[in-house]
Order: sequence, then structure tokens, then C-alpha cells
Amino acid sequence: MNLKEAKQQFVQAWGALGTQWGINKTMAQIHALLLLANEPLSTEDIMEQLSISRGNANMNVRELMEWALADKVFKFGERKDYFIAEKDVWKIARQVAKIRKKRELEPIIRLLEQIENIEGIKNDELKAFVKIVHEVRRLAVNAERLIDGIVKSEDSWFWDKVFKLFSK
Amino acid sequence: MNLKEAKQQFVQAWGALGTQWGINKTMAQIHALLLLANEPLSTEDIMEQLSISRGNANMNVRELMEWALADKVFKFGERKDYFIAEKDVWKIARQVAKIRKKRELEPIIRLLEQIENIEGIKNDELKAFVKIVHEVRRLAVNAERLIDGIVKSEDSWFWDKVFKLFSK
DNA sequence: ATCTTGTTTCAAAAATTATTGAAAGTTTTA
DNA sequence: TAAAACTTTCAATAATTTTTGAAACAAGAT
Repeated sequence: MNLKEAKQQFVQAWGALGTQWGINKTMAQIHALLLLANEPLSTEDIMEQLSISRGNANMNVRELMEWALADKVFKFGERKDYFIAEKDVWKIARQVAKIRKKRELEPIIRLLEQIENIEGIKNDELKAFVKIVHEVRRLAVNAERLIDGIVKSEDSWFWDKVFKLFSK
Repeated sequence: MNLKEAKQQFVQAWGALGTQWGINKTMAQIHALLLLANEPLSTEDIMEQLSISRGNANMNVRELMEWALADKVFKFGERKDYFIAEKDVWKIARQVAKIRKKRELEPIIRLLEQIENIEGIKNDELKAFVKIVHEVRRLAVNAERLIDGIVKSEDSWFWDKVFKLFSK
């Protein structure tokens, strides 16, 4: 396997992983491409390397920027837009956790709070329902705190602590 | 909001959350339904409550059993299959983590190991590539360890430790 | 002012994923 | 052994999501 093949494998794998986690394959692939790139890439570079259309490249690059995983940069004397990605893997992980927390975890916690406060005769059925909802919410709130902690942590500090936690 | 509405909201939300994380909506909804059910549900109960076909219900119930999130139970003197779900939210979380680790994290770690050991002239481009792949793999391996730890942990113990970790 | 270079939009098409429903399969009962 | 009760399978269909590509838009160069 040469370098070019290895890069392709990485990009493919990143795309497949994204798909499994509800992220557009192309978005994940562009991210991988930028992650591996030694210099900023233009829309045309991306189109060419992934064999995708201009519209698709544009749309997914902008989505990556919304996630704050890519940035637009300008090259001196050129009119084209170029793109780069954050290369610090820990920062990427924190950013993804932060965004998904905000978009998915927080809304569901709000919903669980609502439905946990349901009115009605306190019979066994209602009690059992409230119990489950409460437990799910408790897990969600704990996960939220964990993510908040991760977002504020340094890579080495966090994993060192985790390692010690489980090795005692 | 009455109890019935609240249950529906929960089932809907569970389905939506599943979808965002790459899990079939119906599978997630059936899981929610079983989670809230006070007694085992038959395929017909599921079909009726979610307005889905027999084939769909059957397929997704079996998928839930593959994830070890649901079990088949038999009612005395009845020929129908009935289904129940694990109700312990922490056990569910551990199980999902365990399964996704095995299916998605482990394969990608193996791939990263492979492409990290790429041969070639040790120029800057190759060095930069290997560095990124190594860092991604490091994160993945750490995540793997964290999940292994979680899978072995009691709910209260784990969250207590996490809480202390970030409050110091 | 208009040409050139480049970006964005979005309706239509394609690809992917999920669902249906009827036929085939299985097990129990009579 | 045949009918009844129930489950499984899977090709066809439907729904959803992604992608295309051409037109509209924007901004700098001439």
C-alpha cells in the first residue's frame, strides 16, 4: 500500500464511519481530505479528488464550516476560496461532542423534563412511566456534564484521569 | 398532556434520536415502546401501536434482539411470541456502547493500524500523514478503553467518579 | 459597462434506505 | 395428515436523503 492508497482508504473509512453515525458521507470525506491535506484545498481540488459535483462540494464544505471543523482561507493574489481543517484530533472530537450535545442532547433533555412533569392520577402505570423518563433524563444529564467536562479538558489530562479511574 | 400523549412523545423522540445516530427509526420506536410497556407486547401490539406492517415489526424486533436490547418471552397457554426490553437505562447504555464499539470502533482501529504501518520514503508528506493517523488511532484506542471501563462499571460509581473528576 | 472568474442556489434526478404485504415456512392442534 | 395459528422472508414499492448541474448571483479586472 502506497501513500496515495493509504490516504484514499482513510478518506473512505472516514466517510463510512460518518454514515454510520448519521453524518453525510461527503461531508465526512471532505473533512478527511482537509485533515490530510498539507495545504489549503480549493473547491475544485475537492471536486476532483472525491469525484463530486460543484454543488455537492460547496454544500458540504459550508456544512463543515457550520460545525466549525473547516475554515475558509485566502491565498495571496488568488480569487478562489481555499479551505483548511483543524488538525488537532482532540479539538475535533471536542467540537463534534459540543455541537451534537447542543443539537441533540439538550433538546431531548428539555423534552424529557416536560413529559416527566405530566399531570394525572398517580396510579402504577403513571408512576412506572415517570420512573423510566426520569432515569433516561438522569443519564442524559450526566452525559451532558461529561461532555462539558471533556470540552474544557486537555487531551492528556483527560485520558490520564480516565486511565487511572479504571486501573484502580 | 396526558399519559398517552406523553408516551407517544417519548416514542417519537426516541425514534428521531435513533435516526440522527444512524439507527433505524422503527427499531428505536419499538425499543421505546417496549421500554414503556408494563407487560410483554406481541408483534400485533407493536404493529398496531406504531401503525407498521408485520414484516417491518418482525424485522426490527429481531434487530433489537441482535443488539440484546429485547427478549422473546412466552405467555402460558399462548402461541404468540411476546417481547420485552431491558428496563435498566444504564444497562441499555452499556449494551449500546459495547455493540457499537465492536461493530464500528474496533474495525476502524484495525484499519488505522494497517495504514499507519505504510511503507515508503520518509519524506515530510508521509510523516505528516502517519502523524495524523497515529493521533486518530490514539483517540480511538482511548475511547475503546473508556467504553470498556463503562461496560464494567456500576452506574452510580461511574458518574460519581466523573463528577468528582471535573469538580476539582 | 461588461467580461471573466468564481460561488451559491435549488429543482430535478439518482441513490440509498426503509417498508409493505403476500407467499413460503414452521409449529401446534385436531 | 390437514388445518389453523403464527413467523419469516424478500421482491416490489415507497420514502427519504443525497447529488447533480445549470442558472442566478457576486465581485474583481479591463
